[in-house]
Order: sequence, then structure tokens, then C-alpha cells
Amino acid sequence: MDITPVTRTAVSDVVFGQLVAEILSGRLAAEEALPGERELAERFGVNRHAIREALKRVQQSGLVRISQGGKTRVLDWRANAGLDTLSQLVSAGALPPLQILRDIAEMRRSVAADAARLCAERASDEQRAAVLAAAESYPTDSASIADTFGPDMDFWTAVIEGTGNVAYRLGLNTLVAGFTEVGWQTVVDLGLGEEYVDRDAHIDLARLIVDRDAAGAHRLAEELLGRTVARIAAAIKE
Amino acid sequence: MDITPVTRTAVSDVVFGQLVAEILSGRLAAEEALPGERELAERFGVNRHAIREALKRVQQSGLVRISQGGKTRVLDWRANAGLDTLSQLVSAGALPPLQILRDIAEMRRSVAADAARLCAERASDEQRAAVLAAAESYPTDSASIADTFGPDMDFWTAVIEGTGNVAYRLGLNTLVAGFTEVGWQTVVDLGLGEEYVDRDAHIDLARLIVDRDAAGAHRLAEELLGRTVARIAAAIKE
DNA sequence: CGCAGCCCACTGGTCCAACCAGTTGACCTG
DNA sequence: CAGGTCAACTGGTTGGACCAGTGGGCTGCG
Repeated sequence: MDITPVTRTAVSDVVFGQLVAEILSGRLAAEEALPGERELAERFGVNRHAIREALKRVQQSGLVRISQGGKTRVLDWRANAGLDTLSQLVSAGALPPLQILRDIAEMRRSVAADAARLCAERASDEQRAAVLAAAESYPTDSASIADTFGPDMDFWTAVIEGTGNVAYRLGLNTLVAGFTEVGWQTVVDLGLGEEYVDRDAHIDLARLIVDRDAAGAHRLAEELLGRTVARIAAAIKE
Repeated sequence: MDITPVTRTAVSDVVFGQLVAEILSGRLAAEEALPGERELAERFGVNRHAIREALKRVQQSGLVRISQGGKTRVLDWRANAGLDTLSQLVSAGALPPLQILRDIAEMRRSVAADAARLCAERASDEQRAAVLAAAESYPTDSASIADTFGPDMDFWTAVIEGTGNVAYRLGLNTLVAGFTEVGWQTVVDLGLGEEYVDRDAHIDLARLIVDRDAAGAHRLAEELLGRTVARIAAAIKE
């Protein structure tokens, strides 16, 4: 027997999801006017308040412009949406999952590589020790990719924590959210993520950081994360 | 006479802002329970619906966990908030503006440098031409920093557009939003942003991109944006 | 006396209905 | 025909009622 916890979804969440999908997929073009709240409420078969809760969130995402008295209009999401919208792009089916995966991997590479450098440069002794400890928590060889996800998160979180850069910290959260949305089932299927299992490389990287070898840490991190980028790029080409 | 357009702020926006500020500033600690919606409505002096609209957005920002029947609890924003929360950090006064500025500048450096590389590698002819055109639109010498903001945005937008990386595109939006929130008054006051005015360097960079010199473009972009990072770092030290 | 189990008070979720407040354009007036 | 007026939209706000989970206190059985 396979039990999954029931997921009770709030109506406003459903409305939000559908509106976002309409916009990101381009079915609602930029500058186009949305139906009025009352009409949306009728069409969705829900109360107007639910529509408003959803609409406010769509606005927060930078996807529409709401103005009292006037109509609510769609914005060009590429020019106005924030990085947090990344994860919605997947579920909206606006872009092929593999492309989003590649984009995430590329951003991760440059951000994490720089983080490794900064961490080596200015992290405290405790923070650098934490990085090494996280690296050593990596499972040995035979572990499956799924089992490596946790330790990998811990490792990079420790590195980024060592930089003291909030933007990197929050950016990591967003990228992980986007990645999760794509689902690492895709990752497993494609045989991506060899890098994850490379325990030794992570320990080497941690040592470089502990030794304050900023340049070396930067180089190794870039190489390490570049592997994933290359794999995805290869998968796309097929 | 100095006329500023009146800004009519929705009550739910005010509530949202205050709640976010309470959380980001740490006055509401993680795992702490928020007052009930009915009590919040009474304390803010607004209707419960307004509270709910705000609360839903706070949830979307990853700052609270809402559960029907149970109480709404605060989350650890460093571990759960997305990059879009960056701009709120400023207005909430959770962190010194200069630190946020530094963090943004650092992230911009690594992202934009990588974007320059990728753009040189794989942008179409039209896209690379657009980059060059944007660079040439830079004002000459005597322009003030404020006047350079527009052209600078255009230039980097063109570069990132050339990479075809959505994550970079959306990330740029978020970083700019955060930067704007800090207010470039701070930037001007500190005499930061010499880089902005360096028209020649941008044209050189554009040429490297047009010539598909990925490594060269990466190096120059990193140097160019690194100037800002260094300036801010120096300002912080004082 | 101890504890299982019920029950109610409290949480958030949804709905209905009304009214306020800007925006817009059709229409009427001079 | 130019101008101003006003009514019919738009979103913004309020009140109140009720549904639906949660959790702790109380009750009553063993």
C-alpha cells in the first residue's frame, strides 16, 4: 500500500497557478487586458476575494500591472519578472525543462564558483571548518544521486554561508526551488549529475577553501559544476 | 514648485510591508507564531480580507508557513526566502544598505562576467550587433552617473539576452530591483560607479563579444564590474 | 489515580453582498 | 464642434456569516 499525504490546495492557489501559466506560456500577451475580477470570479467559479488574493500575487511576481479604476494588464515577464518566477516557468510549460535546467546549472556554476573564491578569502575559521565537515559528510561511492542531494545542499550552503553574501544565499534558495520544480527525476533519467557523486573533488575543494587558496577554489568549483553544465548541454543537443 | 505624483498605497500593501519588515528585521523570530488573522485585522485597523491578501504574499515570499487550523508561523528567511526578497531587505532595514549593495555588486559581477562569456560563445549575429550598438549608445565623458544608468541597463540587457539564459534574464531584473531600492543616491554620494562612465571599456567589451572572444570578454567584464565591488568594499571599511 | 477519547474553542478558508474610489468614454450642452 | 458632465465600468474595502481543519482541555471510564 502506497500512501501519499492528501494535498489540499487553496482555491486562490489554483487561480494563481492558472493565471501565471496563461501569462508565462504567452497565451496572454503583454499589454493585453485581463477580464475584470468579477468576471474572473464567475468564470473560475470562485469568490472574488480568491481572485484578488491570486491577482495580488501575480502582481508581486511582476507579471501584471494593476491600477484602480483601470483594467489589469499583462506585463512582459522577461523584462519584469523576478528570479523567483523561474520555478513557475517549469510548471507553466513555458520553456522546455532541459533548457531551464541548463540555465539553472549555468547560473549555479558562476555563482557557486565565485562563492568558493569569496569563502576562501574571507570566511571565518569556523565557517571554513564547517565547509570541510560538510564535504566529509558526502556518501562514499556507491550512493545513488538522490541520496547525495542532501549532503550536496549542505556543502554549498556552508560555502555560501562563508561568503556572508545574502544575495548568494537567497539566490541559492531560488535556484534550488526551480531545480526541485523540474524534478530530479529528469536528472536521474538523463544520467546527469556525475559531479554529485564525486566525493573526493568536494573534499579537495573544501581543503582549498580551508587553505585560503581563493584562485584554486574558484578554478576547481568552476570545473566541478561545469561538468553538469556540459552534460545538460550534451543532452539538449540530442 | 515641486510636484510629485500622489502615491495611493493599498492597505494590503502596507500590511504586507510591515509584516515583512517585522520578520526580516528579526523582531519576529523564526518558528514564532503570528497573531491570528482576526487579531491582526483589529490591530492594523483594517478588514480581515486585506490581512489575508498580505499574508498570502508573505507566504509566497517564503517568510511564513500557513496551515489551516493551525497557527501561521514565521520561517527562517535566510533558508527559505527567494532572491526577490532582496529588495525588501533594504526597506526593512534588516541589513546595512552598503552590505546589500556589495552583495548585489558581487553577484552582478559573477553573473554578468559569465554572461559576457556565454554571449560571445553563442549569441546570434544580430544579438552581438545589438550589444555593440548598446555600447556605442553610452554617453561620452562628461555625463553624470544618473544619465548612464539607462544605457548601462540596455547594454547588459543586450548581453544577457545574447546568452539565451532565462535565469540570468530574470536574475538581472531582481538585482536591478534591489539596487533601485537602495537608491542610487547612495551610489552617487559615495562616488561609486566610476565603471559606469567608462564608455571605452564597454565598447572594447562589445568588440570582444562580437569577435567571439569568450575568454577575453569574460576577463574584461569581470575586471570592469570588479571595480564597483572594490569601491564598495573600500567604502565599507571606512 | 491515570489515561484514552471526546468535544469545543480557536485557527485559517470561502463565500455573499454591499459600498467606496478612481478611470474612461459616451453623451449632452453651449 | 468643443467642452464639460455623468454614468458605467474598473479595482479597493468593508462587514458578516459560515465551513473546515487543529489542538488542548475536560470528562469519564478502567
